[in-house]
Amino acid sequence: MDIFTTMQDERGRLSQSEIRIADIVLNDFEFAVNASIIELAGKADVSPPTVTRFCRRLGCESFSDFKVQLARTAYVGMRYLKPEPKSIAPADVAQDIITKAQNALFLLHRGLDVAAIEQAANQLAGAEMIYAFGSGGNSSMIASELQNRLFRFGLRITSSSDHSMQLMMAAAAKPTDVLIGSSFSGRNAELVRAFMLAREAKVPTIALTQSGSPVAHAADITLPVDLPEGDNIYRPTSTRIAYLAVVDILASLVAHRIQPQATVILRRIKQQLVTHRDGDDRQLLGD
Amino acid sequence: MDIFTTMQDERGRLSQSEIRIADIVLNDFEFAVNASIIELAGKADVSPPTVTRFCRRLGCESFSDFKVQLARTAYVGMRYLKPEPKSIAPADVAQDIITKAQNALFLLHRGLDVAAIEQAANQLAGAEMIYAFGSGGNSSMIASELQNRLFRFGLRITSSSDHSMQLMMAAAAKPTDVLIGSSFSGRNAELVRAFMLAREAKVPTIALTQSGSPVAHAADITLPVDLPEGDNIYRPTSTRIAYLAVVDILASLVAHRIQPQATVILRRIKQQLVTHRDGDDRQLLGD
DNA sequence: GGTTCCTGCAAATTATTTTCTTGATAAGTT
DNA sequence: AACTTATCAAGAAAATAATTTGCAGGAACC
Repeated sequence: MDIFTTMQDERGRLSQSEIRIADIVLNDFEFAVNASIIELAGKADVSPPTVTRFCRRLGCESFSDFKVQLARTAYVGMRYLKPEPKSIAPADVAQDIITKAQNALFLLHRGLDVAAIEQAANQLAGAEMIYAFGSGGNSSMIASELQNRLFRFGLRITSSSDHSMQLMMAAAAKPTDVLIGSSFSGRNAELVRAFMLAREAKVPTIALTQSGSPVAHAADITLPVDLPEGDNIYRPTSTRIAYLAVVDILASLVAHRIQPQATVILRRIKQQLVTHRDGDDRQLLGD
Repeated sequence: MDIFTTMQDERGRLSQSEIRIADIVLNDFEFAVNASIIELAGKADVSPPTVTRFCRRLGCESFSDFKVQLARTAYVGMRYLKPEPKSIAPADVAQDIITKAQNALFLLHRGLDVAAIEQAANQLAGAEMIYAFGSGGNSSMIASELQNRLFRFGLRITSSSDHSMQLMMAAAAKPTDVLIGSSFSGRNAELVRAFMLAREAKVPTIALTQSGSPVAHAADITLPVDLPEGDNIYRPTSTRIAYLAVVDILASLVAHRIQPQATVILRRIKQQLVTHRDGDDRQLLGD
């Protein structure tokens, strides 16, 4: 687990002096990674030994080990603590977007429910037919993405972003099928309805959504993606990147579960694309 | 600039001993961040002062500064140097995917042509009509994504993944329009043809693709995305995440350029979604 | 042959950790 | 209620370890 989380988790069990140290590190990370133990101790109004003890308590070998741990987690996973005022210079915009995207991945990874995702992969790998649902720009893309990834392994899958179709498909599905749906907000009422229908018919359901949301409650397995989106209404992308990563993990696990079959089919698809293009077979599958 | 790049760039100008140090750091990063200067010097068969000088030459304050810089860049941007043999345990698969995705973003950022992207944003913001093209799973998603993002700002845009449609649209476009196309491989011959057509008609063209590729050559502005995909044919996702980030940057820049108009329209779209859902207006735009 | 640059040694400096001690707080005991 | 004892936090000082500086020898390159 990373040092920031540890610091926040342990905060309650720390002494006064140690809390002062923790706060300085949390608030002025740049200072903390560059400071010597004496400087840090000075700023926190404690003695150097107290800093050493603080580091030990957090599970580090020594003060320098602490700094390394700190620096290691800081490149990502840190900036969300302080939403800095950014300029609109293109380089800053780019930097900001990249950082936020990396953060989203970092947070996703931290909150990932590996057991649930494995269970979901097992179910998908064994499904007779898969229905992937999602609506509204973002989630519909995730649904197509699921189709795009899974059909390549020889699985039978269809995706739909159309509420009426989703309901009809959910009604038509059998207990040997699987229904997987995505909703960034977790409040897509129509998707909830489709899940309900599936549940009545004992069709297993998987949701990619915010945990605790209506959609999450309606599904058998939830793959939670809980990210603070911030309030920048221009940019849903970092969340989407996290969803894509989940799909990627899911697809990889499914692929491992149906290995031989998948490899053969992939090779066939690739062959098709290569001969169709210009023979450079190191190129990506599907442009 | 990050320390790894600096190390690789400077390698030619380093002395024998310094190269030995650099190689050890590059090959056994874990050792390097945890080692003391004496241990590192010992392993490289040099004296501690040489290590200090090495750090200074690389632009660091001191050895510990060097270690911090190292640890900082290491979380991402490092592992692509050693493609470690990964297990298929779900947690490892997840870890691997997340890391690769973060790396892709890191590399993208490093290779980003900010001037080109700004120029592209200016052109898109001023276009009378935008045509977004891309085919084959990955790029077609990028094309829809462009549409999904830009229409919200009140821009006129359509996307197509259909070669014949692309050609007809390119033929119908005017010099006041903009054609933007994506190709992961850079070898989508049909897209090249569409670009050619556009060029004849003096329609500005923008390409998201590998630099130096046929598609790149055919476009007026290239937004290069050059990533080593590795040879895992199962997973195109990390590249796609990089492309999405480019779209995100592009869309953000466009938004800033047409600010007032965009804000009004976004608010309207959001209002629509909120009343349609359940009144929690902190939810994302478009599920 | 001179110059430049690399390099290691030893000394000096600086940083970090250990040890020891004090003081505070809380629980138990008379 | 007052006193003892235990426990723990935290600093001072000492010890240790790590890092840097200054200097000088030596190699390589004009």
